[in-house]
Amino acid sequence: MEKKILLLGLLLSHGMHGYQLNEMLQNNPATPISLKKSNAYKLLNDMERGGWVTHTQEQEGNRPQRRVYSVTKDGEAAFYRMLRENLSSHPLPEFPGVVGLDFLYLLPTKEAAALLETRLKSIEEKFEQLDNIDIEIRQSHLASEYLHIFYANEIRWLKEIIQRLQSK
Amino acid sequence: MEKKILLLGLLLSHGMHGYQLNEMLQNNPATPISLKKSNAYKLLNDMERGGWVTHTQEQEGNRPQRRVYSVTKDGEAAFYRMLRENLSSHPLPEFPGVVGLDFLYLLPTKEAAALLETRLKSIEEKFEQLDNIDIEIRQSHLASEYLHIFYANEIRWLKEIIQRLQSK
DNA sequence: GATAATATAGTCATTAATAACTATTCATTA
DNA sequence: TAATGAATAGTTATTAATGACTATATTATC
Repeated sequence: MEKKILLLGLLLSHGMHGYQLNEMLQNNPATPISLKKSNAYKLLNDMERGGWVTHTQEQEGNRPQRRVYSVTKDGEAAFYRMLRENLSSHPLPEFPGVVGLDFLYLLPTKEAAALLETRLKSIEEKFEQLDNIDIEIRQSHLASEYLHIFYANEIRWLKEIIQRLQSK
Repeated sequence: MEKKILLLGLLLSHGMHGYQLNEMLQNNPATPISLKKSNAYKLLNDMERGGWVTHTQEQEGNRPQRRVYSVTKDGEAAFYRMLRENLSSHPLPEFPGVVGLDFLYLLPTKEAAALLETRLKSIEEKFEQLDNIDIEIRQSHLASEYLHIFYANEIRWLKEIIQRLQSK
């Protein structure tokens, strides 16, 4: 459901064609869920069959035709229904990175610390990206504010775990 | 990959049959990723074909036969390989609940605040579950420590957002 | 001793999601 | 001007994941 909310929400702010949608989804470091191009096309198709979106063909210069999608009245109603449900409930987050933590104790302490140091570096890079987003944008954009705080916490916590390991 | 790490990790600590595995996965509030029974069986099958696990048939009383799975040498090696990769990299978390936050501004402020109040209640319940886990277990069990802190932060943040909305 | 609930063990049909692939156009640069 | 890489637009084959379903056995309860 969240993927549909995301697509409809983007389309409501401005009609868009596939490539633009995909750019938004892949290049925006503040996107809170993963949604790949092929799946986006499939969902758009499903929603078109369901009457939530339509498209018109457009052509720019000699480029291949593109479909510019937009949201119908029904789609807008569905969007608001799903938005309310999303906000009032508590969709479970997924933490694939936490799975390994549970088995950390199976490795030599030193090695575990070294592995987490490497992880820390990746997370710090991710944080940089979020930190570079203009603060004005971040504050008017709850997802990016959320993730900014999340990764700051993540870094703090990881450092503590590494310390704990090293002081053994 | 994380799902296989999880299954192998559980099986390494004690050989298990499907039902037990499923119980662990569904009833443990500190499980960091979702993994449903039917998928667990499929993954066990795949891993068996790949030589990572085997099973023996067992029977208790008159109950239907059960397969008790255990990890082979190859499976153990694969587990450690994947564990190292998981720990040293940074698998992206997914936040389906954050999608809606980005479109909060489309709703009347009051309604938005009310919806988030409802969400807050669910999160507080989830936190209670984690908080009730024995502290000794939590401290020797990084996933549950991680989630405990995560939800505490989550509650703090949500309350702040709600306040922000109400003071408008 | 009938009934309901729950523990047990798994399969199967369907849906969701992605990676890999196919094409064309445009901009750059060697 | 030929070659290269990036922008553009989408389809297809495959894999991953789940929900719904089928059965039986045991325990509780009325």
